[in-house]
Amino acid sequence: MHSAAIHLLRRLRKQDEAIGLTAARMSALSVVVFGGPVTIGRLAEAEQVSGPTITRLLAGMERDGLLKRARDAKDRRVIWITATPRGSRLLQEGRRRRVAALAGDLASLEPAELALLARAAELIESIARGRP
Amino acid sequence: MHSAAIHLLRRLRKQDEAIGLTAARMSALSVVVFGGPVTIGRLAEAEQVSGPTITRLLAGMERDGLLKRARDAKDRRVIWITATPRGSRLLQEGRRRRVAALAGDLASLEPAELALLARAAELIESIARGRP
DNA sequence: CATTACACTTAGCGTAGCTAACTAATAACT
DNA sequence: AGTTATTAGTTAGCTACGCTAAGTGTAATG
Repeated sequence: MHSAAIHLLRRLRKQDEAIGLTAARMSALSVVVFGGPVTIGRLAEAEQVSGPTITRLLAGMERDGLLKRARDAKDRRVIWITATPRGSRLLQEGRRRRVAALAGDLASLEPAELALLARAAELIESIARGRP
Repeated sequence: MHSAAIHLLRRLRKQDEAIGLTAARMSALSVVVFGGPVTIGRLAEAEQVSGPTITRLLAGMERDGLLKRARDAKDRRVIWITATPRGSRLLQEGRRRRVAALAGDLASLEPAELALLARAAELIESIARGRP
């Protein structure tokens, strides 16, 4: 499973880079886009990454206009992250490209196999989070 | 699936580092240990990585005594990589630690779910290789 | 022989992960 | 009120892993 995960990511990396989205950015961006506004700390948790790492990631993405910050009005220590339209669009574009890249491969799968993969992704996700 | 792969790797990274094996090293080492002696070029292919990347990886692992090189007698351009006893032992130890780390999580899965994950790993692996 | 092809290495760059140490704002305790 | 502790994020500095371009040495080929 571990080996499969590594090899899958190495393959997808090439597609991501074509539009300037690395794997780490793609993952973080999807949390912001689909999970609504998030604080930086929560995002680090969701991504299972240290504070400094998420800071650098966000800095680059903000510089590239993918998201923006907003201080919380009540607690001025916290910062809320939201995706810009450009960020949302780029994420969708990235997903589209992946699908296109894998389309030929996935087309050769049977519906039952696709369902199996979807179910496996959920299981893996829950394992990665420590199955609370 | 992509997101799940990233999160799984980030979680396992911590276990690997506890014994000084990164994900990339673990993956390459397993090819060498289970796939017998391999040439450097074949290893780069198996790992879907560029030449320089595999060279640097091997350099570090050789320095740490995990594997050794041997020039081919007939074609002196090629180098055969084999794992040292220490390398083999460390890989096994790494796998053991992973299992231990996930044991609690996996224990809560049903046999059918485990089978599903095993099947999914095969599918993902074949997709990552481009389903020839 | 000279050239071309092949296997691997070196050099140099960018991204992503970390810990330790810092700033700034809020909360908590005399 | 005034000090102290806690919390949110950032800065500094390190390691590892991915790449391309260019270099070295060996083998194959005209």
